[in-house]
Amino acid sequence: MSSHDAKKPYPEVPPQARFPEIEKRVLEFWKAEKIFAESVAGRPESNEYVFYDGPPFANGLPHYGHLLTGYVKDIVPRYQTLRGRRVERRFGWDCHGLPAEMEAEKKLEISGRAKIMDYGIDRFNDTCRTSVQKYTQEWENYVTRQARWVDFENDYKTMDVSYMESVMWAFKELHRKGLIYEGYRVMPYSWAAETPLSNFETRLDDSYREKQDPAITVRFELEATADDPHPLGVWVWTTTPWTLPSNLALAVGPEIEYAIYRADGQRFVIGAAAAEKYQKEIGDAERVGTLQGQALVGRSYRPLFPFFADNPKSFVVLGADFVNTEEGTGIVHLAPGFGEDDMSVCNAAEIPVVCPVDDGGKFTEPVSTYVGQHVFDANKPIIRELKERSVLIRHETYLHNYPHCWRTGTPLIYKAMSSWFVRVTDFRERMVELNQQIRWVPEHIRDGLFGNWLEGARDWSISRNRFWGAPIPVWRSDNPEYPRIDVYGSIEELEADFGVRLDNLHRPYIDELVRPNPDDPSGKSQMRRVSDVLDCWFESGSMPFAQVHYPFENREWFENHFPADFITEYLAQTRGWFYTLMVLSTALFDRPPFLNCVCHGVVLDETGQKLSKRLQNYPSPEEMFETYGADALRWFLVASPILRGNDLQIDREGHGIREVVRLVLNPIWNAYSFFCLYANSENIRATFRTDSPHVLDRYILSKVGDLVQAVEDRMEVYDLPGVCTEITAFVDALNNWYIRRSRDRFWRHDEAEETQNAYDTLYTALVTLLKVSSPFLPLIGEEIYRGLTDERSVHLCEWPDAKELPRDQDLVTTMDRVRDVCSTGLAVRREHDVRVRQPLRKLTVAGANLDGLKPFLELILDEVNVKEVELSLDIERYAAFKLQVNARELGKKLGGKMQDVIRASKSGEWRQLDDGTVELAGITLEPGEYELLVDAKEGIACRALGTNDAIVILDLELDQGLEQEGRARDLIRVIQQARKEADLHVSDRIHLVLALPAEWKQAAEAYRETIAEQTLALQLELSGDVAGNNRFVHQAKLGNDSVEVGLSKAT
RNA sequence: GGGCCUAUAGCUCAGUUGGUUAGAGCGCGCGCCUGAUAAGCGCGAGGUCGGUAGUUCGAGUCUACCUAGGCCCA
Repeated sequence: MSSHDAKKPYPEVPPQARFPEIEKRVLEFWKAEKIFAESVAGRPESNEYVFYDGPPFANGLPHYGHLLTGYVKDIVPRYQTLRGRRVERRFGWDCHGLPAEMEAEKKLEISGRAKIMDYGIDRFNDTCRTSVQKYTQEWENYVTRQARWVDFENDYKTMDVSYMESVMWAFKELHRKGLIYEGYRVMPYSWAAETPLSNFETRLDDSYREKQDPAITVRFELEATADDPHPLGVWVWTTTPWTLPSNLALAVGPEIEYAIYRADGQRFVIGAAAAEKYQKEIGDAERVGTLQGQALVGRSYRPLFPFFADNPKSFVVLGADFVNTEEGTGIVHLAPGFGEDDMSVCNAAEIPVVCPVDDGGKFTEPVSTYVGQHVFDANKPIIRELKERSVLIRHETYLHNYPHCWRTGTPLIYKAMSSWFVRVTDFRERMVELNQQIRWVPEHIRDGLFGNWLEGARDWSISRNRFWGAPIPVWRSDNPEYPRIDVYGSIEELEADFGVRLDNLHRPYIDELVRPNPDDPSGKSQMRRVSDVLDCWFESGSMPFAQVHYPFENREWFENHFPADFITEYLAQTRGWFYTLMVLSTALFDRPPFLNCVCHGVVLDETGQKLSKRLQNYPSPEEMFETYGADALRWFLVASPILRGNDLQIDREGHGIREVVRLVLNPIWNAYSFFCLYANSENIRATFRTDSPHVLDRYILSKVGDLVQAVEDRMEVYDLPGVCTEITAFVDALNNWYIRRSRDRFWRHDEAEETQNAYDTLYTALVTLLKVSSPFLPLIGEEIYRGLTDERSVHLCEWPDAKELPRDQDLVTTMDRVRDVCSTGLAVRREHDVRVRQPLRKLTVAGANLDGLKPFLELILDEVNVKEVELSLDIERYAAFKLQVNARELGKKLGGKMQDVIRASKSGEWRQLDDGTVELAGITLEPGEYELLVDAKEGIACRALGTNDAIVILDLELDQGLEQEGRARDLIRVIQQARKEADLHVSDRIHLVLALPAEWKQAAEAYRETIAEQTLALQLELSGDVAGNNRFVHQAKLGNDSVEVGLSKAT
């Protein structure tokens, strides 16, 4: 861009900016000049900061959650870039898995595994590939518009062959380490998606939802024994009636007490503690005995359904520790095909598992009565059948939290399946150890949410019985008589055995690799790939190495870019990406995968509900971009508690975002526009300088230094909201103190050097503010920075050095004191109902440590509207002293006497000695161990400073001159109001006629010139017809008096 | 039932290693404009920090229990 020559003016900056328009211009500039690429390339490769971008599912559009994550993912790298580090930002796309398959099923209008096979896996997968590419452009648009710098050109996709080969390598590596096994396990199963889910997929988002289920109590009949020759029923409670046809055993708690009841010659058993709940059903049955659960263990019973009557070792009562009487009857039915506990107990009893439910959740043979019915639909007829057979004791409904499929929203079932597992339990202690090396924000995640999760980690089911994913690279003999398993870790290994070099590792192509089983002398059996694909979370967890095709390429790169310095996602990824990164990183490399992790919360609507397209309970991001801009949205999100792990509520109209414009963007813009307006009108160019001797300049430069340091400190611990707090505090000091109090310095023509100092300092403060805040306001910051300087981009800058700024802590303290004096003076005015327009004769500050105020008396005078400011040591005239002991110091020394000291200091029972010590409660306090505070006396117009070591006294007595001046100012204000109401331009000249009571008229006469000058009146008449000559008439009350203003525009 | 988080002004949130009188923004009340900014500025009112018990000379801060809400799990 063009550079300013010495006389070139600053931009003409409108006082009101249209931020969205500015933003679009800046975005175009970045694009045209490739600023992002330059910001990366300009930093040395030897000083890298490693950032991993978590791959989003590439389907569906970004929402506020993504935008927030994106802002954080942008701010930290921008900051590190300013600090001189090279931060590469490759964008990643998570392409595989159920989301894409569901989309494809919807598009092709087919559903279920069988239909997909019929349609053809190759065509189906092609559709998946297309569907994940559908949204990439829109993602890119959003990400670009939010001013997030990302390398899209050099992105990675989990479906790339190189990525998939690295995943294959990881699988083989785990297998080599003995960390992979195939098992038959009961797993959460989505019958709608026709696939098992991993234990953490059931824990994402709102997968636990309320579900109403039947809860029934049924009666089983125990077989008679020699010891107990009479029929004995047991009452069993279940919320899954559909599992009863597959019942193979019952379980009791061996230590639990059970009660026996008798009625009509029949006996039944129920947990003693559960009897109360069943009073109605027990009726007037008589309790005839008690027994321990142990006594029931080993007894046989009659199967409720006939389907598996011949199953070996089945239909016996087993003992199990997990049984309790809190819910149900204390007797549990076991269907090992459909419950994890059920299976482990039945396994121990060597009962073979049965699982008569197909992939779609429908009954199969031999459950002939219900074949083809979905298990949930079968609940009702099963209950009906049980009722007809009179074994149903009770039928009720039960509302509980039940896991649902995170993709299809349908309730899951638990079902026994064969699956491949990562033996996470083998190395979870190591994960817990490595986790200690990670800085989590908020801190408690480390040993709380994430740490606890690691400690309870279970083996990870990584196979999915699906189509669109990285295939499990395991080939198995199709004849169990000649068992053999081959695991492959690269395309080359496949080529070596199968003689084919694949350039697409997806199904069905990889399934076509078949070869004779080398271990089969008959040569008939074949090695075939197991049909499953990998859980897509395995792939996202592989991102650190798979994105660069490690270990096939980039070995050195990977060594230098692992672990990451920083990642961020929302809180729930402790069960998702953060976790799978940790698992694979520990198992493969024995290192933590990242060193700093920010967990942010969830964006909710104003009532705390989740954002929902259907409810339209949130403002659309595009609309926010258009109305307030991306920087306002960025600040709104990032300054909020959401980055401390809490939730953030966003209102439908986006008021919070508008507030950011008001409170953050406008003030910064106004400072900029002030600077440009007057620098141009004075024909001044400013330079970066930190050596102005003026006290206000040194004050603000010191504040700038504090700001730089504070932002560094906050960023060091990834406290982004804290940075926002620092910046707003600084902007307030800059605008509402420094500029306001320095105003006349900017147009003093008599002292060129002094004026230049003021401009240079303001320039230096602004430029530094912009550098420091540029990660948080990248677009607006860029516009202003480029307007002020000759440089191309604020994002190519070096971070300012706090040490180069004059850091005068005393001055900052003194200035705070000056502000305190002014505030207190204004507060005294208010207390006594004296308007600021009324000049007062004198303001006195009485107290200690006042010398520092001397250079600021003019300033105080102006700010509080007094004629004179006096500093006085004579405090006792206006205030009493009270003693404040330095508790922090003395507490350690005095211990138990401390309270006596405090009591004495409060009641005033102390005295100061000439040597500077204070005596009270039998103790002597050295100087430094106490402070003397002032307590303003009653009946005087005074008030103590916030620091309590001085008081401000106002002389409220008015003489005629002061009163008249006050009245004159009141009149000016009324006239200005009239001008405004008459809709005059600020530069319009007027003719004025005033109709005033006597006292006001005197004041007006005395200050006639001032009034005329201030209100641009060419003529001022103090008597006459106010309304004459078509004058605009304005009436006002001043105290109890009425005044009338008549004005007309002078031509 | 267990784990984690949260509870501070009407609302949204800060609050450093325990220290006497707990802060900010919004909202509210009052006041201030014509040499940047009314989409602005100043001043003020308003909380005893969810409850109880404890540790301590001293607790918003530490401990235990309880209550309410959120998240996660059983």
